[in-house]
Amino acid sequence: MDNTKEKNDDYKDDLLLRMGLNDNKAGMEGLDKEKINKIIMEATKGSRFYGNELKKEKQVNQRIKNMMQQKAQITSQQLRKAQLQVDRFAMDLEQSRDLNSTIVHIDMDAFYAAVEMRDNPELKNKPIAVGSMSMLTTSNYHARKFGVRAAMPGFIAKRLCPQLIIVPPNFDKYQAVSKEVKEILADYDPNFMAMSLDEAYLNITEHLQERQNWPEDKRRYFIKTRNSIENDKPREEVSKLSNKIMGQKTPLLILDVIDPFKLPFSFMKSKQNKPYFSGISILDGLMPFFLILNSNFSRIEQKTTLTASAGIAPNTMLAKVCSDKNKPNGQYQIHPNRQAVMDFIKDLPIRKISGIGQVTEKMLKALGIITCTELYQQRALLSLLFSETSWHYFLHVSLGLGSTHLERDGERKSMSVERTFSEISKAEEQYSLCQELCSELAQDLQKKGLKGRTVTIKLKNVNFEVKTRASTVSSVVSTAEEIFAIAKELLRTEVDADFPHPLRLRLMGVRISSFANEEDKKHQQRSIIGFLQARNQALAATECILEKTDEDQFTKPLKMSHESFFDKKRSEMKWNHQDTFKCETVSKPSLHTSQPFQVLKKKMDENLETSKNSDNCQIFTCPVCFRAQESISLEVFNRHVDACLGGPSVSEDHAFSSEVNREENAHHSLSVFEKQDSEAHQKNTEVTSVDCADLIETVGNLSKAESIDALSNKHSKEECHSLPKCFHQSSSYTVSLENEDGISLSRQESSQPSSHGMITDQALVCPVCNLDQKTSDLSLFNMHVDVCLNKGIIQELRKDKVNPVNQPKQCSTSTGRAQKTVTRTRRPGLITKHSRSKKTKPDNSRHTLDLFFK
DNA sequence: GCGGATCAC
DNA sequence: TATGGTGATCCGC
Repeated sequence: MDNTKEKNDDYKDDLLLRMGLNDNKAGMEGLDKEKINKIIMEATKGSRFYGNELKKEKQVNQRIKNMMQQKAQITSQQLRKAQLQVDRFAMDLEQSRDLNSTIVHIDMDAFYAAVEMRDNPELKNKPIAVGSMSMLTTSNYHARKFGVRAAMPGFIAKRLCPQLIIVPPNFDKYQAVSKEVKEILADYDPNFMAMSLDEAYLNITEHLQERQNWPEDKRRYFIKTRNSIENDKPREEVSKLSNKIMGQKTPLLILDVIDPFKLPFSFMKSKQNKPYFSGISILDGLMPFFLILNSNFSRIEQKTTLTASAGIAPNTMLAKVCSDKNKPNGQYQIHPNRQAVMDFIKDLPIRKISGIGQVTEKMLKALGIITCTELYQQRALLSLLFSETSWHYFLHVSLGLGSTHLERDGERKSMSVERTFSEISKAEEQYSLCQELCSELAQDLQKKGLKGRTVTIKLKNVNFEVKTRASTVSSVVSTAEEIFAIAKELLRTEVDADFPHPLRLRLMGVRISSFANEEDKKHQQRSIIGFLQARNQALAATECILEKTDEDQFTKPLKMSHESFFDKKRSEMKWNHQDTFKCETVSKPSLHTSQPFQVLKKKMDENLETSKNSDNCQIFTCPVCFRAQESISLEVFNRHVDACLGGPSVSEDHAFSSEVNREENAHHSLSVFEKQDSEAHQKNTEVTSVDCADLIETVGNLSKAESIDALSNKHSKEECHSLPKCFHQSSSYTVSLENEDGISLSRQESSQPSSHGMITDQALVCPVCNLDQKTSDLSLFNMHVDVCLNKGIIQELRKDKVNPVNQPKQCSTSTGRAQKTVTRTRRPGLITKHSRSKKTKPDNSRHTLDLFFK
């Protein structure tokens, strides 16, 4: 026992020494792993959080159990077949291996904590963490000896290390420092990819090539330190120093930047067997990497007095792993040859790879897979147990393959705000909180000029069980009021579902997604009168964009087989995007009926039934001419609307014949449109006529509610290209129905982006939930109806399931390993887009086994 | 399109 | 006393 302890201490000391943290008596401090775990368990056991963690663990175990059952059913024949298939694929991958890029992953060491220590000397040599008693985002290396880690609650950290100093975060400051670092990185790769405030990928392939032609002078990068300024002999200083360090006459050009105060420290570390500041690499002919990387460090350190670690490898996946290898203030390089890559990968634990997290690790471990070698050995089995996306990814990893170029920022797909708080169970408070979140979100959206169609709320109860509820509306929203109108209903559904028990919440979030793409935005801004000219511009712009697009992107799919999995994923993403683009701007649109309107139609039909039964005369307002239509049935009213739609102009104040049938309407409208079109825009006649015919024909086959929806959708989605001009002249329409019960169905849609603010004096009572909406804003009211209708569907659907309220609920909390930054995330080494090949390729037997993921 | 789950930072 | 916030993706429905 004592022996073991001694050994541990030895090991620990060695570790601390290598970490460069063995200052004074620090090495005697800290805790061993066992003790750390014990303290953590004591602090966490019995908590609601822990309860939920256990529950999640059970679920994962069940998944593993299912997987093992699947595995047991696999025959050796199946396995052989899979082996052949996988090996064919692996061979292709091998042939397309690209070792020509040099990717660097830079990772600042304990960034936030380092910044705080730099700015407050009192914190130096003390265990500190950045965060709060509830949650820490970073700890310094001193604190890590006690087991204090990012993503750990501060109060537990305090138990591990009572003398721990917790500093509240100062993101503005970190941002500023990060900016300084990024300025340096840009010198080496102007297109570097920042992953967060403290992490970035650089592709220095080009830089290295250019650099070879640089004169020695340019490769040196002298910074005047206090010392060198006093002496005014920087070169001499540097020369002396470097000679001292290397113990030999080393050419000065190895040092791009020299900070006399930093180098000795670095050198000492290299003596600890860290291949980091190795003069050896120069002799090995690895000078370029050495040069670049050390200059980066030095420059970063010089400018910010903070240290970074780096990984250098032929692809992002490997570079990322490398940067962690000699942390802190160290670097590691994988030489660009296959053997070096495979040697590195060989014993690498899969958990080290970005994209393989706690759960995947556990599942793979159940299959006896811990290292990358084992991952490769089990490739056939994995192809039978996991989805195509997954096993492709695993295969890439096990071959040491990754992305060889850095993807530029894609478009944002969602934006959200969420907040944790001490329990809130009063519904009123929950609503007002929701409203606040919506306001915040709206502000963020406004800053970025974004509008979206899907609003999602996220709720976490006091037992840490999470659920999300989403609703997609037919047109984009962005204001606080609009978002809240939707979020409120989603929340209401959940509140009602648990009634009379209150929702006991500890977190609430609001997210918006399904953003309008660039084309949508352009068209939203377009005036109705000028829509045809604008269309020409859009087409021209399309051509322009397509021309401007990097030729590479278009040749890529042709040489796809030579790309890595990651590159392929990216290409697919680009091409998917282009497909969409083409589809929405060039090809003929397909007509979909949005959910709200489907239900609206249903409601209308129900009302129709009622009216038929009661045999009462109804008053309908035509959505096109806005005139009240007294009819005995909706059918008559339908004919009116159809006629109206086919008429020359909405604004024209004349009645339409209800006798006109739909076909005639189609022709009528077409001819009118053609006429107007040819008068105003002769060049466009051909195209628009075709589109128009298509539209009218489709509309003719629908009932009126659908017709309106079709038009509405077409209006917004297809940017009005194909609409008869008469329709465009109306900026809004209203559908309203009333029956003898006083149920009114009223709906107004606007083609203008800012329908918000449209005021009515009527009391707006939602036809679905029957509640007075207490708003005179039609736009908000519409939103409410949309959501209410959606809610109806959801509730309808839920009836079929086992009552989820009384069931143990599904849950999930994000307990990510590291929590350093609060920024955009991207994973260069991971799947970036849902696999399209899955859909295009015919299903094969293997896919049936993907079920296990359930 | 929705909801749960996983992952990264 | 006390276990985060933002964004992305995948999978099964």
